[in-house]
Amino acid sequence: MDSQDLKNVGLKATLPRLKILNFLHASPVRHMSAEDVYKSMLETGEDVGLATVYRVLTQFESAGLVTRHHFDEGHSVFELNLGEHHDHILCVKCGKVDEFFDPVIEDRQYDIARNQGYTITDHALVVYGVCPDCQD
Amino acid sequence: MDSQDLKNVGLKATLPRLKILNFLHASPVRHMSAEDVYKSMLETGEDVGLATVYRVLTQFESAGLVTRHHFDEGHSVFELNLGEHHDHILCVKCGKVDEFFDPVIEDRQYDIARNQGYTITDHALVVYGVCPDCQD
DNA sequence: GAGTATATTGAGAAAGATTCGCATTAGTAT
DNA sequence: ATACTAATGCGAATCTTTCTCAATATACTC
Repeated sequence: MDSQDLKNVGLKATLPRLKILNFLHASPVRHMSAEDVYKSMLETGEDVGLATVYRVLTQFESAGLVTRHHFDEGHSVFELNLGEHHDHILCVKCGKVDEFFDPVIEDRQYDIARNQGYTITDHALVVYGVCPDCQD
Repeated sequence: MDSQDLKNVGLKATLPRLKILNFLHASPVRHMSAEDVYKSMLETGEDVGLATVYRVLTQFESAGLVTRHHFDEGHSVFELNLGEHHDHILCVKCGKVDEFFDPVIEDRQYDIARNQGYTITDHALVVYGVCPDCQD
């Protein structure tokens, strides 16, 4: 939210980067595509270029400020890194995204990776289902 | 591998569909993009159109013959449904894809979905890491 | 606080992935 | 064999994302 946050992760504190970071913090929707961010910012009166949004989100990802997800859609969605790691459960009807964290699953993943000789670097778990509001 | 397989899932047994299904069965690589399938088939002397490959793979997915995955790449990869469900662990260096199945993780997922009031329909778990061959 | 070197921006072009439209061709049920 | 309908293949169109490059803004030095 302040330019020091950007400098702390090695990014120059430019106006577009500050605007985008602020926008992500202010947004009630936590998972957004680059296009979503771009359009919403224009609607809010913020003037940014689409290419810049893509670039900055990728930089934020490298810097660890956001996480990029590949849900079962044709595009990336980004999420601001606030607290700790979590996985996602999303509704196939309304598209709502909920979050969860399960230490048992986390541990098993490490065990499985180790057993197969892998050094784990990351993982993505998405559960698809019908949310309470969309049942029948 | 035979035209009855296609009819069984409600698809007309056309030559392109048979060729693609045969190709998938014969391929040593189990995870391929539409482009991969298209190019490999051309190299093998099979004559198909790219649009047809996309269409047929999508139909195969609907019919349950293949599964579509969204790994951390910009495109879909398809996998022939042979045996039972499994998850994936893939090497971030060489791109190799291994498979695993863990009943504990499966069960936990169902519990979590239920606890949040979701009716689970599917899930995707991908573990990323460095495979044994790519360790330093 | 101005001057300068350099990184960043924005607009449009370009690339990559996927789908669409439509005339031609091929399955399938008579 | 015939005719009806669905499927193919090509290129055009669409969508997402990246690239190019001239104009501009940031940060560093004095």
